[in-house]
Amino acid sequence: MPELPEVETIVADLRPHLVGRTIERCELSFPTIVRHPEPEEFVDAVTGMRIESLGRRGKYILIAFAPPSAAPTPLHEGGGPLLVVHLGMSGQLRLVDPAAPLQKHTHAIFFLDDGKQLRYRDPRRFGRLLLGTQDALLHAKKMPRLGPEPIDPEYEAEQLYRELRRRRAPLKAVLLDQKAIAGVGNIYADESLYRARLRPARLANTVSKQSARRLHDALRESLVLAIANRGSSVDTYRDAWGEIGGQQEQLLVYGRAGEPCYNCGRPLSSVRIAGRTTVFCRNCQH
DNA sequence: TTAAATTCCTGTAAGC
DNA sequence: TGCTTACAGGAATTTA
Repeated sequence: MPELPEVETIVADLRPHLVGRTIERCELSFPTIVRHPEPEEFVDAVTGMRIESLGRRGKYILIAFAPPSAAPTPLHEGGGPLLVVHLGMSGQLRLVDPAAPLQKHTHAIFFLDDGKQLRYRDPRRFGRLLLGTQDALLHAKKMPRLGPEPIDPEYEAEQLYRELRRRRAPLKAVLLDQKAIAGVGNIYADESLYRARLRPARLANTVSKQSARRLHDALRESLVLAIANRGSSVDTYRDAWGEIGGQQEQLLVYGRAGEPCYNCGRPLSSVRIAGRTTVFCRNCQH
C-alpha cells in the first residue's frame, strides 16, 4: 500500500513529465472517486489548467496549477489551486501513451497537451481525488491537518518526544496517526519500531527521551532507505510507469510473522494493534 | 479531548 | 477443481 516512500517515488518520477503540461480534457468513469468539489465542477475546473509544480504532503500527491494571471505561488503556501490525489490502499497514478490498453478500474483520465494520459486507477476505491486550494480543502475538512514530515531536516527528535508524551495510545497507533506524523502507514510503522527496538504496544507516554530519539532516527532510516529503493510493492503498489519497487525485499519485519528475527533468530510475533496487523520481535523490542 | 470501533471496497488466498 | 469465506488496510465517521 502506498505510504510516504511510495508516494515520494511517484511524485519524483512524474514531476519532470508533468510540469508545464496543460490538462486539455478529463474523463471520469467513476465520478464518486472525486470527493471535492462535485464531479461535474471538478472536470470543468481542471480543464485547461497548466501544471506548475508537483509536491507531496504525507501520503497526498499535490499537483499545483499555475495561477490564472498573477505571479507564481509557492506550492505549500495555500495560494493556488491544487489537484490532490490520495491513493488509499490500491490507487495507482500512471503516465501512459494513449495506445496503452485501458486497465480495469481506471476511474479518471487526464488528457495532456503532449498527447500523454495521466490515469488514475483504484480497484478497492479507498483513494480519492480533490481539487481546491490548500486552505479551502482544509476548511472543508477534505484534508486533515497533517503532522510534521518525518524526513524533513527540520523535524527533530524533541518534537516526536513531545508528541509521544501527550499520547496514551500504543506507539503503533501514534505512528499511524497522520495528525501526529505525516506519511507513515502499517509497513513503515512496524519497520521503524523494530529498528528502534520498541514494542508496538508500548504506551507512547511511557517512552524516554532516548527512546524517542531512537524512534525518530529509525523513522528516517526506514523511510529514506525505502525511497532509495523506490518503495515496497507488498500489495498492489506500482510506480508511475507500472513497475514494482524494491524495498519489499529488504523489509525487516513487515509480512514476516513467524519467520526468524534477523537479530536474534527467534520467530517474529504478530498481533493486532489499532486494528492493524503488527509484526515485531518479543525478544528484541521493549 | 482522546482513543477505539466501524465502515467502505475488491482481489487474493485459505479452507472445505 | 470449484465454490465460499476470511482477510488485507487508510482514514473518515461514529461511539465511548
